[in-house]
Amino acid sequence: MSLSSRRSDARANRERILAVAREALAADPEASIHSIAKAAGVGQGTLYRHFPTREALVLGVYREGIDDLVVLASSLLDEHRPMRAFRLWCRRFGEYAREKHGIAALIRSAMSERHFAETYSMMVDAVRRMMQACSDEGELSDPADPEDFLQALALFMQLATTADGLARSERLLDLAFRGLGARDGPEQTTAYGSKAGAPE
Amino acid sequence: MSLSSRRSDARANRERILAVAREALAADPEASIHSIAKAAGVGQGTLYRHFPTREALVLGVYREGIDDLVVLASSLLDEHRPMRAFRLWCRRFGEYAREKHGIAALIRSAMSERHFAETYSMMVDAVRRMMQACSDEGELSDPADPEDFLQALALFMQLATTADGLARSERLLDLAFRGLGARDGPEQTTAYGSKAGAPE
DNA sequence: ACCTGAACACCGTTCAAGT
DNA sequence: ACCTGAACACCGTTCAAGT
Repeated sequence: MSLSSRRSDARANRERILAVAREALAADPEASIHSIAKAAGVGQGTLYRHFPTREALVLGVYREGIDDLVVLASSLLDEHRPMRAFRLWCRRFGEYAREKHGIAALIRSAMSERHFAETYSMMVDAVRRMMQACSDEGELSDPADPEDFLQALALFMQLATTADGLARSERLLDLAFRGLGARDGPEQTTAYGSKAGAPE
Repeated sequence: MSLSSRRSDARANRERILAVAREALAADPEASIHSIAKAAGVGQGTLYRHFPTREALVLGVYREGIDDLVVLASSLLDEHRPMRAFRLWCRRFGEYAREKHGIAALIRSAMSERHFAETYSMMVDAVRRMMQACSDEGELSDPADPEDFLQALALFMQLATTADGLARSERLLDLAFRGLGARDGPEQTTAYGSKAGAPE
């Protein structure tokens, strides 16, 4: 029993570290490992046992939200015309990136990270599905590589730390959509009962 | 005379620091201040006397090249059709960014830096002039804010550290140009004798 | 006036020592 | 097996002391 209680302690430590890190990184994306370990009430060694590198910790913190985004892509595609779904998803992604400051840089670096490869490829697939749906519906005449577009999104979001930057990132997103040859679906179609105004 | 020789020594120090930093930062964009000071044969304090912060040093190193880019915009506009000039300039900017790794991040942060404000606004103006010329010639149907576009350029160039990233940054640049509604000028016009193939 | 370089307050990461 | 926290090798920056 001592073994399993040890292990459950370790498990609890891991969860506590994640919870503390989630909060600390939201408050300050450059919060130090020392401060996170201290706030979690563990030694730095313990933190490193669970997350062998700073990036691994950040990954652990953001993975959940990113998985949510992948799921969101599907449900938006079910509920809206493809282009509207795609745009809403990008907006949601932007909001998430603004909360969790580090995510944009993370997605950039995560491209090559082993441990994040699966989650990353699921994101790329989500973008691919949305883009494909838009193409199929003739709402997008000039599709690009989904991974390219995801990377562009992540880059734009690096700007969204200030109010000005946020506005700029949205304008650049519009520019990118124009680059894709996006034609917003026939909003006058009342079939979906969308008022086209208030999103969410 | 001791005063002026002091000052000329200081001046020489400054130049030497810049020269060494230029090389060191090209080799490793994260080269430390300590190592640069040592390589320049001065104490850290001396380096800090001339460049009160790391960013100031990086700024000093890159300013010359950036000024060159501003001048280049004008000469390209003289020699080529506007859209061709614009595209060539972006390519040249990309090459410069690949040599001097730090420049993309710099342009992002320099937006708000007092000491860089003048150089930065000259860059924005260069982009504005090229965009305007394209518009005037009907080669660009959907112009964007020049500063937005410059920031997008700087972001894309953050990708260009690897061969794959470079290719991606070029695809994203194409995407952005499509977003601007870029129509490449009538290349069949032989008036300029361009073979449209090999650039440079 | 200008320079030096030890020193400071950090950082991410490691590892001997404990339980 | 898991944890602790001092210690290491850095970093950018400062500042008393020299000339």
